[in-house]
Amino acid sequence: MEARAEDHPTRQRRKEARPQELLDAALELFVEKGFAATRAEEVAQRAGVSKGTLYLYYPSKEELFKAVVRQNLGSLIAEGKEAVAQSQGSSSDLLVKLMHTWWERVGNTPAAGIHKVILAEVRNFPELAQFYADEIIVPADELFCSAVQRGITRGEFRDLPLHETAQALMAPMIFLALHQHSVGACPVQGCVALDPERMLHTHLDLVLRGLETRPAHTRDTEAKE
Amino acid sequence: MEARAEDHPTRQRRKEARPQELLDAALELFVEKGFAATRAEEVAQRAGVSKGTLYLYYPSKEELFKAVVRQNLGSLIAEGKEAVAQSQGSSSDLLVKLMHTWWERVGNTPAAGIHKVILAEVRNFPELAQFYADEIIVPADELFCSAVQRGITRGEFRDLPLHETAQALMAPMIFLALHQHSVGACPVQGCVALDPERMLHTHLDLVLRGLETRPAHTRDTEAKE
Amino acid sequence: MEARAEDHPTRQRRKEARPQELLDAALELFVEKGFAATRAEEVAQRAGVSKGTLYLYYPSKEELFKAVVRQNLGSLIAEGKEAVAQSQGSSSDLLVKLMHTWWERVGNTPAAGIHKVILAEVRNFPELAQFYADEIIVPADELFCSAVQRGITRGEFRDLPLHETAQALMAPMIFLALHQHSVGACPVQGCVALDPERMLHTHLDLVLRGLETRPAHTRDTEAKE
Amino acid sequence: MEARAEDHPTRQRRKEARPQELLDAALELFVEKGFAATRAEEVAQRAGVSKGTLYLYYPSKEELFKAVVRQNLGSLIAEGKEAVAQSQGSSSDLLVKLMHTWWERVGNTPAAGIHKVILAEVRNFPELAQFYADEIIVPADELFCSAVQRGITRGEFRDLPLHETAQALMAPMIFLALHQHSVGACPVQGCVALDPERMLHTHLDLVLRGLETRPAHTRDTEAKE
DNA sequence: CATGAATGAGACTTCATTCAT
DNA sequence: TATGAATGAAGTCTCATTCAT
Repeated sequence: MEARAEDHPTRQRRKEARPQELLDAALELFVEKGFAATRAEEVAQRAGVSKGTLYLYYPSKEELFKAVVRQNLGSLIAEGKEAVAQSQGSSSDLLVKLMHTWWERVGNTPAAGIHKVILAEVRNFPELAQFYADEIIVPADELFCSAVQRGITRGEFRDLPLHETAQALMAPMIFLALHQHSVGACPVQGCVALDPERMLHTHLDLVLRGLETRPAHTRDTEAKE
Repeated sequence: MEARAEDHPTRQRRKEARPQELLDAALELFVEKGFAATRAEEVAQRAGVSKGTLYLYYPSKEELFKAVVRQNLGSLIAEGKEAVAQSQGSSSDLLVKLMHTWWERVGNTPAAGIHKVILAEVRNFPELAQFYADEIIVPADELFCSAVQRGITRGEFRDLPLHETAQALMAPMIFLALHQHSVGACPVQGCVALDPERMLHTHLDLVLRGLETRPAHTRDTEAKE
Repeated sequence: MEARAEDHPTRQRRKEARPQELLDAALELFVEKGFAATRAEEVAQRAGVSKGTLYLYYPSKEELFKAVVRQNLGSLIAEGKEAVAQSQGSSSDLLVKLMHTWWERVGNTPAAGIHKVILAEVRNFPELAQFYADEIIVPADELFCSAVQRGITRGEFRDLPLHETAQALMAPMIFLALHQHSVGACPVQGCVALDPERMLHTHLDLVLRGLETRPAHTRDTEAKE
Repeated sequence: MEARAEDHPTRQRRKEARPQELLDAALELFVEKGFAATRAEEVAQRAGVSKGTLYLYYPSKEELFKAVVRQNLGSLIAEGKEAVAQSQGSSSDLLVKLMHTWWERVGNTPAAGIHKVILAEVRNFPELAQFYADEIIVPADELFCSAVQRGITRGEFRDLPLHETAQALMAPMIFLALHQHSVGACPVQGCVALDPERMLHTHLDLVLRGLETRPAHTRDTEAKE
């Protein structure tokens, strides 16, 4: 009835958008309630279609779930690798940049919730485990390991075990992202609300100082913000 | 007329053991499959009783879940506070001790899995959110904040924001626990298996060095191992 | 765009008919077995649908029961009030008319059985008690009281207490209805079968003569039959 | 610990009383909640014994129910017949006496509730139908028919059909008794509370005047109270 | 006899999925 | 394609009944 892209009638345009609308609705609901507690009809409603239509695009709730996971976890890492390859400055600055980017692009968006759902459901969907390992864990590990390795190679960082250091770097961020879609989304009394920016800043402050070979310099991890 | 655990007749002895048997079975299954996907009858079976018996001890699946949470997470913090109060050595050693203790007593036991379940289900159980905040998040935060504060007060640690530092200290451990009951429990190919002990060691190495005012000394966080 | 009962496609026509079909089936079964002993699936079967379909129309067995009550007992009284308002003849004739009408419209139909069910179950359904009082007891009382009052005012009836007289008038009819859906529906040997018409006739004969100020005249309460 | 009959210890004495205590408890509960909604354990509790004990005395809830019915409905009529046989006064006085007696002995006691339960459940317990007919309906009918017949024979009453007249006489009383264990036991707003004594009085006033051949004399049906 | 822990059939209800329209 | 009425498998929970103590 209004804006129509390339003279398609509204319904036509929406038809093409359906799969994405369904995936978006499903993501929201799976994150909010979990897989089992999300009803297929609710997903359809939120996407503005009927129950039957959902099954026109996805043969089962399970497949819908997998599609949501695949869509939201695919290729978020590639860009990061590019950043490592092109980086010119200090390795600390590189890590700061990587982590801020991840936070802006994933941690601080609704998509972060997908990590919560995966965490909760992988064991019920064995196929997803391999997918998650291949698409997320391994690339993310490689990315951070390469950045740490760069620092070590250039003599900026101490010679620490790579994988464990990478984990130690990422864990607080991922944990924060999980938390925000879990207890952080509940109205609880008297609980210290986490401030993501401050946490990220403190974490980097702590951990980079721990990494660096040259003791303490004044850092400003939030210079650009 | 009271405690005679040994000479009780069978029926009676079982009755006293039932709640624990049920809680154990429920913990296993909730961690493995999540709350919603765990069937009450399955819990009963694993505990070696019938469906009806479960309901003799817990009035609903939800109450069973809460009981599991309370049993596994209630009051593991108290001891930590004691440790802080009685500590005599350096604050770094205190943190090392706290974190190793947590790992031994929680992280490395089946109870760690309950954190995964809570993370996943808390939004469907508003009461649990408050319980979790009151019983776990706040006390744990207080515990670690007090240890960090001790270090700052004694001039051992830099003057960093308390809550954020506490988060940064705990997050990798909890993340590790979550991981081990999630993807870590699935048979995936080509994925770096995390070695908890090494991770913990590296994390402490990094973060304590980041915390301390006196730059880098050789630490041995794993003295006892 | 609206009422086209004839040319609707099958699905749609059924959908409109379902509630009534379910209510009819439910009435039969509730009257036959009582509320608690009637299984939801049985109702569905008798209505020719599956268990799930019942719950598409009524959210619980209890709500189905209430719907049955409301459908069968709601607003059968209004017409009676009209009859009182418009009556021109003697008050005795008015009472005769009221009672015959009730018998034809309620007592002699399956709906009469609902009184049995209410009688039996009302203490388990506190909300129903109020509904039954508001919708049935009070209006029926008012109706009969107004008819008796008319007779007294016009000097046709003795000056008897209104409510008690109304009760005395209605009780045998309702009792008869209860009986017919209870023992009266069982195959018993040697039990006097009640003939509703004769009972009604005799009851009116007795009670009207008792009511009237002018002693005994020959009455014909069954003129039309 | 106190009054002991014939030097039996308390437990012994109670043992003998058990069946009666169970029947009493069962009667109360069946009347209050109906057969299906009454739990066996509740009956046992109210009788002060354990669930298992109930089954020592009655092999099933169904048999318990039948026993309750049989116990409470057996031979309440015999005395009435005696009264008819020995009566010397007017037949109206006889009817007044019969009905007051029934009201005092049955209608106004908890036992009246059994009629409600029977009414509700006979169709689910076919064996009870015959029992009820034999023990209650037929004897009661005979009793009242004989009293009415006496009046007709002695020229006191009009020559009305016996069975129907008997029904018309009893119905309001039984209805009242049923009502008091049903809606009458619920806390409803704005509903005319029935006063049994006034109702009984009015009913008799109406119906005896309707019965009698000699028109209206001043009656005092409550002389003795 | 008495107990009450245990059982498991069975009832209510939900919801993923199908399919006639 | 899109719909939403219909289905029925499956899950939670209850409670009559049993039986070891």
